[in-house]
Amino acid sequence: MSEKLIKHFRKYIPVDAEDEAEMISFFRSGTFAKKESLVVQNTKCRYHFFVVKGCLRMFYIDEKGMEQTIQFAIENWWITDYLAFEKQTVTAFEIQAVEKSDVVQIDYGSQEKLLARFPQLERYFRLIYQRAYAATQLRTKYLHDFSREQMYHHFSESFPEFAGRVPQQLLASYLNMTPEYLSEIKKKRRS
Amino acid sequence: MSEKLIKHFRKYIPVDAEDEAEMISFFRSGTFAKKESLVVQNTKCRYHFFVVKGCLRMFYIDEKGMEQTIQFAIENWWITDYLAFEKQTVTAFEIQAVEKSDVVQIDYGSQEKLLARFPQLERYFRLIYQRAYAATQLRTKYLHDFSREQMYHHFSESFPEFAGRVPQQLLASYLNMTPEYLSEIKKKRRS
DNA sequence: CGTTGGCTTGAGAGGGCTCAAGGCCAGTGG
DNA sequence: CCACTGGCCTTGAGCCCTCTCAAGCCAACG
Repeated sequence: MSEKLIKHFRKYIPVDAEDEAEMISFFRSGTFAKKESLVVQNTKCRYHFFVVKGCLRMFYIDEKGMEQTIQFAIENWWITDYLAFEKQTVTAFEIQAVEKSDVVQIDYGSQEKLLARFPQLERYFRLIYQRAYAATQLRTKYLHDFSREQMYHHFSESFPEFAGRVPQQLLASYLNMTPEYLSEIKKKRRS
Repeated sequence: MSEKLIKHFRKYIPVDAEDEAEMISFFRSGTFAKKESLVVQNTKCRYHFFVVKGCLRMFYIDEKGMEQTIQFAIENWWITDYLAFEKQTVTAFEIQAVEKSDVVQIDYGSQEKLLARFPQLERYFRLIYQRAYAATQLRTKYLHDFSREQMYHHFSESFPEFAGRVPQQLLASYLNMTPEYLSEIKKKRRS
């Protein structure tokens, strides 16, 4: 499944065919079952994950014991706790598969070596992070502009297949509202 | 003032002394007065800004005519509307000086040329964006965890000098609350 | 020394939460 | 293939956090 990753590299930078195998050797592929954890809260954050197929989510458990989802990652997205990954410290988050997911992962040391060996990948990651950061700027604007109700409608209209794919509970948590309230919102529109 | 920028580069990557002058030639330095706009809403987003001294803010005007601040940038931070900058399109945001500020700026084309000429800067920006993105992940967690009131206390305890430096109105907008409510929160703690 | 912008106060309203219960599947074991 | 069970979604009542609107106040600035 690493070929999907190389394909993704090529959307942003040129990659020599002869380098492919060596690049891939830095990564490990794996499949995770629904609800399986890739990173456990309060443990060292070793890996950076690229989703080939499926869907991951990042969440934490708050003081009331509730899971708070702060991010999803679907096909062609990278995910990790970047603060903990960069510093190689304990993470405040848990990363779990929402559905059966194919993933390519790399540990911190290997990523550093990969970037030293193939400096053109610095550009790839620079562009990936730039895009991710740009997305959060827009999201921040929405958080100011929209009520929770508008957030839900905006989200489900922007990503209709995705809204149907994840359990409502997780979506509610991602949108920072209770499942009860989400239910109420959906009901309103129905009538 | 560009030497401050080079100094910042050196926190992340090595820079040959002989390259300094050429690097600097890609940038333009400028000083902006309090409330002066660096980028105007609904115009093309040409520049990427590095704050040498002072403080900038990014905001937009909502349908009620209110300014909604979504980001501040102080010394050693980069700022722009990354979505609009990358695509060189019209921006939904305005960037303005909160106080008299010294800024180094670069337009999109020059930045591309700079990165082509000095590919090691890809690493610099990769690290900058990674750090910025990591910060937004943490911020997202706080948005789930904290009430507006807790957000204010957390912010003013984390950045005490900054909280005193910007007008309360802007801080309230950044924390996504009304100035009236911020006032009430502060009063509560006083008593 | 008058105006203006920013901070404060207070009353009333509403968005969104909590808690508790009820209903609807989907998966599991017999 | 059917009954059972557990998870998830829905409903409703009551409440609190935060907003809106409308004054009043204070300090800065011309």
